[in-house]
Amino acid sequence: MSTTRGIADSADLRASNVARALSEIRRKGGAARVDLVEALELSPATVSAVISELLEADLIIEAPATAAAGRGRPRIQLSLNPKARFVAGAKLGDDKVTVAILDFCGEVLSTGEIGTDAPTVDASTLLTKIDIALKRALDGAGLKDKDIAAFGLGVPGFIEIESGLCLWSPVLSGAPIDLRSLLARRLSCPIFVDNDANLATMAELWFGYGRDERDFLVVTVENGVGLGIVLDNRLFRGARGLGAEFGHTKVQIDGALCRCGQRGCLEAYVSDYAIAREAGLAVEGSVRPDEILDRLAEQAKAGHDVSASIYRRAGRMLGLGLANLLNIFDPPLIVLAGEHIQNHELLAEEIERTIAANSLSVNRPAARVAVHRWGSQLWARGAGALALDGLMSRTPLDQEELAG
Amino acid sequence: MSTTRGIADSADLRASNVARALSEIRRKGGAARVDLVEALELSPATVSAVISELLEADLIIEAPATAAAGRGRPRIQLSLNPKARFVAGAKLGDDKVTVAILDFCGEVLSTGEIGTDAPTVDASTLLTKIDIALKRALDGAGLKDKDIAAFGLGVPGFIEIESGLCLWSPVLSGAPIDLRSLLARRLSCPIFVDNDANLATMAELWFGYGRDERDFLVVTVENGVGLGIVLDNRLFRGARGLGAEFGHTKVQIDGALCRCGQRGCLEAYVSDYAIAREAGLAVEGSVRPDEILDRLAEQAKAGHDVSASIYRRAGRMLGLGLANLLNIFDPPLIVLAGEHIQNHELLAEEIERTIAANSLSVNRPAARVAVHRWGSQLWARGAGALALDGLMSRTPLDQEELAG
DNA sequence: GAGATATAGTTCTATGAGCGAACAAAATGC
DNA sequence: GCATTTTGTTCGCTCATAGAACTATATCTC
Repeated sequence: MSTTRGIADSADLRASNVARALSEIRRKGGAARVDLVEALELSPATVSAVISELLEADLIIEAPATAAAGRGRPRIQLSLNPKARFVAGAKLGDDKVTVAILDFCGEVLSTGEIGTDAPTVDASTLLTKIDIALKRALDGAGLKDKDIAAFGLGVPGFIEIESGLCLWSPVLSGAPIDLRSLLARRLSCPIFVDNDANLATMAELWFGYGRDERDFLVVTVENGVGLGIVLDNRLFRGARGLGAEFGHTKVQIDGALCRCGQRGCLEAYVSDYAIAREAGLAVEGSVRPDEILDRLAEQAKAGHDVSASIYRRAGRMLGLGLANLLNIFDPPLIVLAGEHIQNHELLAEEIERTIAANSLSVNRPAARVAVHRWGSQLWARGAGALALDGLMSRTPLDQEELAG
Repeated sequence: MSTTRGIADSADLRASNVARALSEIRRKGGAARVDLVEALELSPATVSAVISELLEADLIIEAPATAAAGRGRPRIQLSLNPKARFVAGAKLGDDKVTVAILDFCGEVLSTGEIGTDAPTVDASTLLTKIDIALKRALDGAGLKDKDIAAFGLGVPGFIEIESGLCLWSPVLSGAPIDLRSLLARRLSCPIFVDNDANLATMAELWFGYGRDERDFLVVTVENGVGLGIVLDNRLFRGARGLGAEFGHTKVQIDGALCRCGQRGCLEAYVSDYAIAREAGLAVEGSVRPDEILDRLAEQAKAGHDVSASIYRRAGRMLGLGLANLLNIFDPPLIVLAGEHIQNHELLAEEIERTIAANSLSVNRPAARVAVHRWGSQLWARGAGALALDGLMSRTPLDQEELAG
């Protein structure tokens, strides 16, 4: 085992600088060569060489002469070439599979969806569903299988990143399943599989708050509660390659029963199913399960106290969990993401209060808590970001290495 | 701001390889050139050059011909030159200042101590006390001020690593105090200041479990509860350069009052002062404060149920906190460190039970929980490790850069 | 409008890092 | 005593970076 994944060879050095340049252009949404000289701490000569390689490979393009700001030769703006590569991202949700096709800039070109018709799916059904959704998305974008340079898949549950193995998932039966090998039967491009919380995090890193912050946390609240950790602009996936299991950290000793079988898990208070579980007592009449959350929110907003108390408790527990994260990581930002976070205003006050009462903050601004509503298409975009990240991060010019 | 702290220059490349070689020799406690070829993934030619620079600088020495193992030319064992540098480490504890002098290998040559005679000290007193303890330690080792190549100081509380600023400490009055500048008046070598939990972590990284694990956590239990996080062989100090405030993560909503003013902090259940607080009700007769913990432990071991229940609750809360850490970081190892961890057997069973009941573990061995008893000299050694780390980590050959 | 000035980017050359290959060193095996 | 094996060094090549001189392209000034 090597001490630290380092740069040894001088060819690695160039590859690393090419990757850094590409990454910087992406993060800033475009940059001139001078900007890179500054940002990467390289000489103009080197940047020139690095950029000409990227131009040669058609990964970036020169902008057609920007309006000159001041004196001197105007800077030539460089930006990613959107048509350089296309990737696909898929998200396996509770009731459907969504696939998105992204261009090299991360713009969504098209999406495709199909319902799963059952609470859990098995491996072969999953493959079929992905196949259908992918076909729809490809048709929408006017692309073929072979145009896809990388594929990202997000699944809730425990995923071993290195191997692409799903150890357990609430929506997959028959685990452990080797998802990477499964997909490799269908696609010949590199395949990246990850926990869904990490998708959201990757998307924030690429398209959202991550462009401004080098360290932040993403907490996803859906049927499960997930955590993505970004340290030094990189996604941290737990010491042993599993994601962080924030949803099962305990906020109450011997507390509410969680679907994992333990008690007092954060998830057992704030996830969609936990709220729906309590909602049964608050919502009048027999309501379809997928409507119950909406009705509950309605009632709470209208001032119905029992309904509001459900959100208050959830907000309090989530706030406590967040306060604990703040104490451990001290990040400048936490992003809350999820579909039902639309009802965030019902939680917000209690979250804020609980954080304030339970986190230490010495001599520095308190962490910002931002809220991001996430629909299934955004999840799929996150999966695409995962694929793009895989393509760009290490050796953007020699992608043959990745394949297989 | 640069994208990632990377290697740009080819001179950086050499510096990095020199540092990597030195670090590998240290971690393995000695290595031959072939070993480094393997471990660092460099060519024999490069290793040869790198090692000759280190030999030239007298930082390492060649062992006088080891017993040949098999056929072929016997490998020349390389090891750190203990006399290459000397560093000092100081720990400010509850009631005393301890200083240790370490050689380049991290061996303790001598120590010096002096009591602080008061619950808190101010800046100038601290400087005086350190001065006295340092003088004693230097005398013991037969060294002078100018022989010290780096100084590490550990203080409980909130320390801003980059600046060396103490924002708050339970044992220092008059915060914020610029500890680095303060010490710079006395010593002209590079000075590193850190949270005491990070000292313990650094020491584990250098002398303890860190030699075998690239990822682990250290939880220190004393008057405060601290956390050190090692990811990829490096100490992580929180996104904003403060240590992790594990002691103030909440294990009980609206729980026991903590000296930070909040409620339900882990520290309020398991720290020495929390146990002593409850011990007042369990220990008969009026007992001197520093004896109360010993008496309590005695009674608990003898089967006194009220005493035992104090430890049971502490163990339970600590277990819950540890389970949360396991869920978030998924490390293969957690080290518990502290002076009164000597009573660990009173906590162990409850800790183990609570961890088992509250952490998720899928398809992999459960994390090991190891216990390390830490006296004040070990703390000081940790501070020395901090200084050594500062000397070696970046550019071991050009240490002029660090000074000032 | 022409030259001065300022900024961006390129080209050329020197330095130096790492690698591969040939080589030297130092042991064991037969 | 010579082949074999393993370790470490030296030499020549390639390639990446930096610095400096240079080119390109704008605005400013008079």
